[in-house]
Amino acid sequence: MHANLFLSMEYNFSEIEKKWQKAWEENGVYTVSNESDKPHYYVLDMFPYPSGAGLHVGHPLGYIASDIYSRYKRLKGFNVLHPMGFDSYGLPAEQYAIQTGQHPEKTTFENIDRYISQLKKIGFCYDWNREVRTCDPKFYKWTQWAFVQMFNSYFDPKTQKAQPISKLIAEFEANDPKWATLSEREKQERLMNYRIAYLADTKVNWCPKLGTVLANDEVSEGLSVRGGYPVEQRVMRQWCLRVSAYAGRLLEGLERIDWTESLKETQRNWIGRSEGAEMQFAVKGQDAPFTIFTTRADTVFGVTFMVLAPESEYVQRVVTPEQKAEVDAYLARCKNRTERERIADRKVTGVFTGSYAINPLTQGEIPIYISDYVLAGYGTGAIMAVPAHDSRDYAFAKHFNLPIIPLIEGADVSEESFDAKEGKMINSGFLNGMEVKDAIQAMKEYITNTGIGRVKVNYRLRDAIFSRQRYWGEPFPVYYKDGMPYTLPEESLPLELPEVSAFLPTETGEPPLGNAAIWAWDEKNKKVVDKSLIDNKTIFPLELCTMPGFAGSSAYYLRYMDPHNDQALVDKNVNAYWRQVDLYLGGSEHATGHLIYSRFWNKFLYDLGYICEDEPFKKLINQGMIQGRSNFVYRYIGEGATGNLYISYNLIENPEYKDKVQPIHVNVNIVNNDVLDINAFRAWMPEFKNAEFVFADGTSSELTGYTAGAKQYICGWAVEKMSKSMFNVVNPDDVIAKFGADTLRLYEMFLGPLEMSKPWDTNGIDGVHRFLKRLWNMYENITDEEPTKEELRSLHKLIKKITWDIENFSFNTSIPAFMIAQNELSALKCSKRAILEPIAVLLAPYAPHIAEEMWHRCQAIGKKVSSENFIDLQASLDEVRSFVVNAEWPECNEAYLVEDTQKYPVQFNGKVRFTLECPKDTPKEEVEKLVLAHEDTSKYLAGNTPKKIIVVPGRIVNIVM
RNA sequence: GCGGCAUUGGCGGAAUUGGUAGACGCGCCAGACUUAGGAUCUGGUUCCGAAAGGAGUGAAAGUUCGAGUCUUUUAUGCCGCACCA
Repeated sequence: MHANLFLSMEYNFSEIEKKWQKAWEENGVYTVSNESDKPHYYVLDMFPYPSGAGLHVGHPLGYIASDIYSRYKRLKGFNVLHPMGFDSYGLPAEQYAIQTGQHPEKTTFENIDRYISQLKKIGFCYDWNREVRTCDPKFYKWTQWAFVQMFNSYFDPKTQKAQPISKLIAEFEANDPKWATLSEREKQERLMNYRIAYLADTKVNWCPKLGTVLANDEVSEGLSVRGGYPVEQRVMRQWCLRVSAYAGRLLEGLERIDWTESLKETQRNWIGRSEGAEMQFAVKGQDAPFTIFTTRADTVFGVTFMVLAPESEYVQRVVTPEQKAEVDAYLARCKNRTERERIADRKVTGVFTGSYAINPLTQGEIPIYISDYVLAGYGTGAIMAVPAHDSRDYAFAKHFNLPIIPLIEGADVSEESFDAKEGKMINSGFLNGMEVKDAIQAMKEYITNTGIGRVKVNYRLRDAIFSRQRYWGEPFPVYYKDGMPYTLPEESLPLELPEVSAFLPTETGEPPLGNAAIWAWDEKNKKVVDKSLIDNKTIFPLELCTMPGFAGSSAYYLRYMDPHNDQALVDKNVNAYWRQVDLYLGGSEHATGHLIYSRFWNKFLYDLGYICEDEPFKKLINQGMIQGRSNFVYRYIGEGATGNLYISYNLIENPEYKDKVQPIHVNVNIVNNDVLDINAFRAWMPEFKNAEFVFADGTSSELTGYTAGAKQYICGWAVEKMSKSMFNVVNPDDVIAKFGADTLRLYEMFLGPLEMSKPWDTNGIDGVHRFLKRLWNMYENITDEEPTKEELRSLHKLIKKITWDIENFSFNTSIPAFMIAQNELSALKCSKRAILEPIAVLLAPYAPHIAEEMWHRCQAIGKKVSSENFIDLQASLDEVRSFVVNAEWPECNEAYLVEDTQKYPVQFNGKVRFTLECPKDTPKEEVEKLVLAHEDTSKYLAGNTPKKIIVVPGRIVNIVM
């Protein structure tokens, strides 16, 4: 007996899905070529970190949307690149390794395998030949390569471009006589100030007990979140990337990309451009002035004190011997606080340095203070304080009893500062009478002309710290000679992650790579050798830090274009074909991290001429989060409670139970339509084994001796994050087993608009599953009859709708459109190939498996294959060697949509009273006459004469009385 | 504090250029079939009202013949940023 496809009309989704997934794979249907006459289109999903928990039903949302779009583009005749890979370096695997001793690679690969099998079941059109993993040496070779390029480059402010560092060296040699006199080390130190990847001393949260650096959100109130150990601020030499150099271009580039306004705004805020002025303030009794940055140059006449950041290099210069002890005490206090704590604590603190600055305009002497409300990392780390017009300065002035001089007419500064940039200037010398806006401009000109300062643009964006004291990341291709870093030659890449005896920091506090025995660089033989051989002559120590998570994800989209190329990150011609990602889909949580870093990385590679586009992601869409929908049972905790009795949700407001129940999360997988599966609940956990219930009807299981049956226990519910601890995680594998991948795909889209966050509620899934079944039934006896006008109208309405929906990423509205078409056509008892075949193509992006099956049924009819022949699966495949995947998207013929008549809703004073049907293209005047002649019109006019009759052709009639 | 997004039946949501608010689905109600069912099919389902009719898209105001949609104010929720000079 052959595998019987077409005789049984039951919708056997698991057979259908398995069959076509296999057929697609065997025929390489999703393999994408870099050479094609077709127009190119690149659809990318943000690649996942393969966590140990596997995919839940929220993860594939964006993947399904991008898959629909990819399949649509393909049907429209594009060569579509749609790859998938794994962001596979990261902390969870390392943490797990520390706990269990298992190598992170092992667990990572296991997790990836699980992800792949889960993803494959959903039927995505990924070209798996192009899969990348960031932890694969073949991949991270190019991460390391990019780092070396950054090390060997500097940012030229004149051209606003990265340039080879050799150019800078040549410039030094030509123009700076001192250069030649410098030692090799001194030269290297000087170059370090320019390199795009550079070493710098940075402040980090150091936890001595854990022997590691912690991120800000891993620290709470001076203690590590994990373990609760003390955390101190420590200066460490770390690799940094000069992202800030690109601030201007990163900001400007936003104008040219099609991202949501909210995302662009987030990036603008993050980059934080502010236009202001740098000004010199002389210090009384000293030669050297110091420089401050201000956006309110117009307020110089109101400066009553100066403030330095505690870390400012000016501090030691201006502190007087009398004040030294007090200043040192204050600095010590600041040092032990994390940046976050300083921000969180809004108490005014500060200390007087003992010195005075001279106001360059009034020549008045003003005291210089130190306070941690001024940040070292922004501007120059020093400010002029104008308490009348800045709330932070105001608070400080009040606290230390410093004068407050109002500079704007009518501004009341007795209670708070006047921060708005509006009004007329007073107390401001030559600025008096000007509007603030003009005063800022006038002052900028003044300071430029007099040379006491200059106009300056400042950015908030900081350089990225690029070192991590971790094991599971890309090693830096760097070794140290005389304390200075040198990069490995390009041909020696990748520098592979070594084996270590332990994944923890060493006893001396070195990063985990300090545990590697074979971790030294033999410069002569260009290979990694045993650490014991280090002689600092030809064999040198290698860098012990690894790169952070964003390293591997910053250019992966380029690698997909040419994933097996071992000569280049991406071949120039290949890059010139695909150019950039046309559509990028992912979560908004990456708005400031990944999406800034990869734009930076891309611009850098663009500057060096390796790639042809300045921006990586042309269009970007954020999919919303899928939230969980939790269920609760209510344990009775009132008088006489046994801790064993659960009250049905509909009763908990009754006086006897009100405030006497405790909600407990219950596994959503043993709840159906909010009705608890009693037996499953009793079996779920030992503590519920003897659970008794008060059911929805008020009867109690104790009394009835109930075990399972018709009585219902109703659960409460709430929308919460989808997480294990809430017992509301739904696994796509389970959904697929029960309903099939096509139903899952459809339902995910049906839930709501792509960009919105929305709760997952498995309850509604029956609806779309039923729809697929009904549609499926229409493909039983397909005929070649001529379709009727009505059938064609249904079809073309659908074509128009689905096309519009996909072009506008409105996937949720497509499912109802399919349902409506199915309803209409099944009412017409339509079984015609001319209708059903295009519908299969329309459905293919959304539900590819069932669509493929439907399409082949139609094809078989068309080819007049005898029924004996196409009963056999393989025979039918051999016979019809094409797939719906490669079909052609149907065109909407507007002619079919034209109706003969026009229905006009007729409003009286804006309220619809009846509808009038008249022939299409009835002239306005005629419609008006028809309405007035209508039998009901006089009733609604109620004796009034119409003041005005509005007829919008093809739309509506409104009679104003 | 700043910025962004949202708010429509019992629930998810639809309404694409301002033109019949509540499509479609879930749930619920009634019926049919089947003697259990969480199967299938048919009809109903915004609210108030027996009906006629009235009210209605978080709230208030405005523009308009006409507002869920545009404008202003405001409330609530979610997300992001935050002593940025």
